[in-house]
Amino acid sequence: MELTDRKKEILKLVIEQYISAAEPVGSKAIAREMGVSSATIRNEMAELAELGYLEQPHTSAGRVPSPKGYRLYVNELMEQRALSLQETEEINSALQLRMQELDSVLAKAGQVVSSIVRYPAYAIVAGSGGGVRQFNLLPVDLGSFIAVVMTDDGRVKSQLLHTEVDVTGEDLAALTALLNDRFIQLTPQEMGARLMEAVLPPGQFMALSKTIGYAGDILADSVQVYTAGTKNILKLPEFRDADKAHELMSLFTEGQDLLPAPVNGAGMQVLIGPENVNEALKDTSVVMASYDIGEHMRGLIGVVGPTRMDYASVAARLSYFAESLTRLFGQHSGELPPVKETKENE
Amino acid sequence: MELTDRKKEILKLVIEQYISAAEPVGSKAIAREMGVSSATIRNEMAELAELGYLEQPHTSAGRVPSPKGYRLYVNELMEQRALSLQETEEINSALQLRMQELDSVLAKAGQVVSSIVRYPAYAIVAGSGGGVRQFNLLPVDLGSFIAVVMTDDGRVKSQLLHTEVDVTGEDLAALTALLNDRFIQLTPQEMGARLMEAVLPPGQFMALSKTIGYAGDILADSVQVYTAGTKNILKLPEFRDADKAHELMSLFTEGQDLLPAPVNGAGMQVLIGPENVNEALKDTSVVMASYDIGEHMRGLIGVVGPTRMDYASVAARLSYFAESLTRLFGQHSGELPPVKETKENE
DNA sequence: CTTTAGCACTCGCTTCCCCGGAGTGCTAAG
DNA sequence: CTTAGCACTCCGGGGAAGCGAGTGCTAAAG
Repeated sequence: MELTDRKKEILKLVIEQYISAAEPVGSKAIAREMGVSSATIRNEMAELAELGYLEQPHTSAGRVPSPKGYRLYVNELMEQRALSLQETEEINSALQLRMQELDSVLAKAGQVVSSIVRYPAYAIVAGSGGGVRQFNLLPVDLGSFIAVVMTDDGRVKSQLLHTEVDVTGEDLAALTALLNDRFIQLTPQEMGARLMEAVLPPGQFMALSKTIGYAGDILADSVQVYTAGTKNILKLPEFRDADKAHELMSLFTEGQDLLPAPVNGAGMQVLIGPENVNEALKDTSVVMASYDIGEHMRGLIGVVGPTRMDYASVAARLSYFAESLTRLFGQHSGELPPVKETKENE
Repeated sequence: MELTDRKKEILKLVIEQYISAAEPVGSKAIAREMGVSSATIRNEMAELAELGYLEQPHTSAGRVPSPKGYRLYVNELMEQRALSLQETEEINSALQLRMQELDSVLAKAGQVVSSIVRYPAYAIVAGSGGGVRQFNLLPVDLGSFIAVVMTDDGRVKSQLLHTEVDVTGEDLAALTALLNDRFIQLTPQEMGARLMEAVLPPGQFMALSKTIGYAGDILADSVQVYTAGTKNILKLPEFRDADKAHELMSLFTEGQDLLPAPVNGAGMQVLIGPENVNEALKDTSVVMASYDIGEHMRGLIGVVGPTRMDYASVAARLSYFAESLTRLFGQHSGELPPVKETKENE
């Protein structure tokens, strides 16, 4: 049972007005926009309310959109709101930063999105899992060395490790060869198992074991979450109550793994109020966009706001941003060698 | 002009009561604790107010400590409040984490402190400046390589870099030698200058230049700030006003370099309300402790709270924490070779 | 000279009430 | 189907009143 065009028009106006004013909207305001009398609008609104698209906080206040109403709006009614020149420039220049660590790009991405849309944002990268693609152990002095680990998903990490027993440069070279020969592309558990089988002099064994422990740590945090702009919620009337704000902030700082991720690879997704599984998000909405990082990883960037969030604007900005990121990572990571069979060192 | 012992006792009680209740304290409550009549206390409190140690929000409300009062309290009156067994354990176990990246230890430190004292906390490391101690370039494939940089202050960073021109393993080995010979312990500017002088085949030159750019970036962010627990302020009555909270949070997320650092190497320092230079901190207090990281760096950990913050408790926890950190870094970094003249690779 | 009891006074906070205004639903007429 | 009119509802703001915690002062007691 389709709504008439006029009902949709009214719904759209109500939502947009409510989004910008955060107060129940009355029939008069709509009537003014549409050139009919307020009574007409009242009748229409009463029907929309009966159908579940609008709600009234109490008899004789204006109407407020229901989640169902927002859903219709997001699916059919809203028009992508174009970005201002300034905004596209802001995004572009933010992405100009030298492709440093993947981490920092994503942390930055969260910040930029958040500062543009004025809602808290989060970014998630899910590595393709996988194992280590390449090891290198570098001598520093006899008691310590640098372990460099490159993973299948293209991350490079390094750390200074210490052994209680002396280890020479030759020891490390031998270990590097061993690692690249027998410890490549394994899960941490498998690496642990192979470690047990290894028979080596104590110094080498210790270095090997520390390196593998380190690699395990790296593989373990293949899912990382960056959040930004949480403080923005304090400017929203729906979070005037400090406790509400606190609850949502806790989700951002402590329950990051509870933040929603899109069900499948769908480009852009919107979760409205109660559509959220997470209890703490029941009366907030989330807009998410995903993008590719090279060929083996997928990133997600999401924005959390009140159900009254400006979907049109957020969606437009987010999708532009996600496209830019895909393009950015396409360029650089395209140069990465294919994952398989490309060990050429030692 | 010294205060009498009884006046000090009263001041102490007033402050402690105000700290825990956040409401002006009246003479009756104090009288109950001291076994004299409320009238006596009233007289004493009137004098304390006259001397500037107490203030009254308006005639006929209780008294509230003034910054001057807090100052006296911090300097003379408060007694270090012992940590509960549980708290020491919490701190110890938090520090048990494998000495991964220095960054993560400090980020963690901020979080732990913040969660213990229930105020926002921040951690700063100031590197000793210095330059790069050791370079390593590792082959990945012909178009890309890994640059590993270890700085004088003991940080190890690495990143995948791309060249548009092919670079072989031999090229990289040669460059590594060159770097460790001529680009060690320089400022980014000096490195740039030497790069200009270098005469090399294009592939090598490009790799060299990218590496140096990368090293420059690393040296540039030798001062890092980690913040944690900002949301804790939302639980405090003095930040019920969302705007106040927002302002302070902005300082934490955007104005991190404005956070106070101790004037000299003094172990523990307290800034009370207007003693803060920063406008946004004028009615908050800051407790800071510093600690050594190895022999070449110094770290700072600070807690921000309302002037009514629980100085005794925070100071005790912070100093315990700082001592633990010093001990922790002493152990590990003690094994680092002295900075000078210890290049032994190539 | 200090302490204490007593008392009048101040002042912020809460509660209650009243009222205006915005908005509604309904009815009846165009 | 639209519109004007009207009675009704209910939120929110603005006093007014009362309460209670606390003060300053005075005078008496130790």
